[in-house]
Amino acid sequence: MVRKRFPDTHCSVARALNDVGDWWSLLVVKEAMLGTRRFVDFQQNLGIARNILCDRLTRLLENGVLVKQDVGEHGTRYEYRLTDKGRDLFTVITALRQWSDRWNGESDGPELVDRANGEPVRPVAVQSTDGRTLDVREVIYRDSSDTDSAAG
Amino acid sequence: MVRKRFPDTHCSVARALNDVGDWWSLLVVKEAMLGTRRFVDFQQNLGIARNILCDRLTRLLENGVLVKQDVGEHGTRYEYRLTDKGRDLFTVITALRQWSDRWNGESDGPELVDRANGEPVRPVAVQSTDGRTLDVREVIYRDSSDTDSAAG
DNA sequence: GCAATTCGGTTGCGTTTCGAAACCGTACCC
DNA sequence: GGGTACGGTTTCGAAACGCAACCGAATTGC
Repeated sequence: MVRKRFPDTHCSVARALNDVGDWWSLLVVKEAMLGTRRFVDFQQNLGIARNILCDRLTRLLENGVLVKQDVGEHGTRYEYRLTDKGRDLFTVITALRQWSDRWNGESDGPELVDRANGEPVRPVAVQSTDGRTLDVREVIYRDSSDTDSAAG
Repeated sequence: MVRKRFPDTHCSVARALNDVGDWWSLLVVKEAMLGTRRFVDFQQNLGIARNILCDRLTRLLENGVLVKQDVGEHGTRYEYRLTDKGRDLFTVITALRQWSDRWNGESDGPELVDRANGEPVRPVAVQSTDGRTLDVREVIYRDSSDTDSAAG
């Protein structure tokens, strides 16, 4: 049940979406960042169908975003935990969350604060080497190869 | 053909995915950031089916990510351009692109550089108020309401 | 004036994916 | 042995997807 999507594309964004581009995958990762590790907890907290959850977990394992650990406490127990690659999606998810809050109105969900001092985090932004925040019109997509200019 | 998905959810991430969460939407936005504005150009550059493109463009218009302008040069001509809301997805897309390049290997696609000086942009990151880069384990999802602790 | 072309779609139709609920197998508890 | 919790798998109807053909308006070529 593995999707073909774009098995080999020059576009980094499309390749990222191959890993986490469908509706549920990012939500599973987000849920994992909130501390959820058990199959039933993912299922209940997200309201996802069991078979779909099973498929997504399998694909996230295959893609190296999650790892599965047997914690055989009571009967069959597994934990799904984020890898470094999965934890690195924190930036993407936070950017998405902030974007939604800016343009679709604040949610009444939890607020993201710095554990060290309790202050909210900065808005995620693309920055230049000297720290300026860059708009899309202030950058250039410079071709590093001549083969495919639409690969962006 | 509008998806219901999660019409009203407390989760900001899920609400963001309602707007741009399916496979093609983010790629359409990415393509728009590369300068593409015409229906046929989106279709050819992305390799997307016409009806799917039509549906995605309509939904992106409805969600305020794109605007449609009649530029009646030759026959029926429209341009699809990013709104401020759409341009603000630059951060999300850049974070996704950098994540893919870090973990799935560099693509041979274009490189993102500062127009002002030609230098590559910084890695996108979640930062504290004093500029430290924050990992997911260095933050807390602090409930601002008591109604739904799983809304994250 | 008339055919061909371009653009922006829409329609049909077959395939893939999704989602809800029921079912399965193992391990624990008693 | 019965009951329960967990982690799936199966079944099946509904929705979404992708391809290709078609459509209507305006432009170009002659």
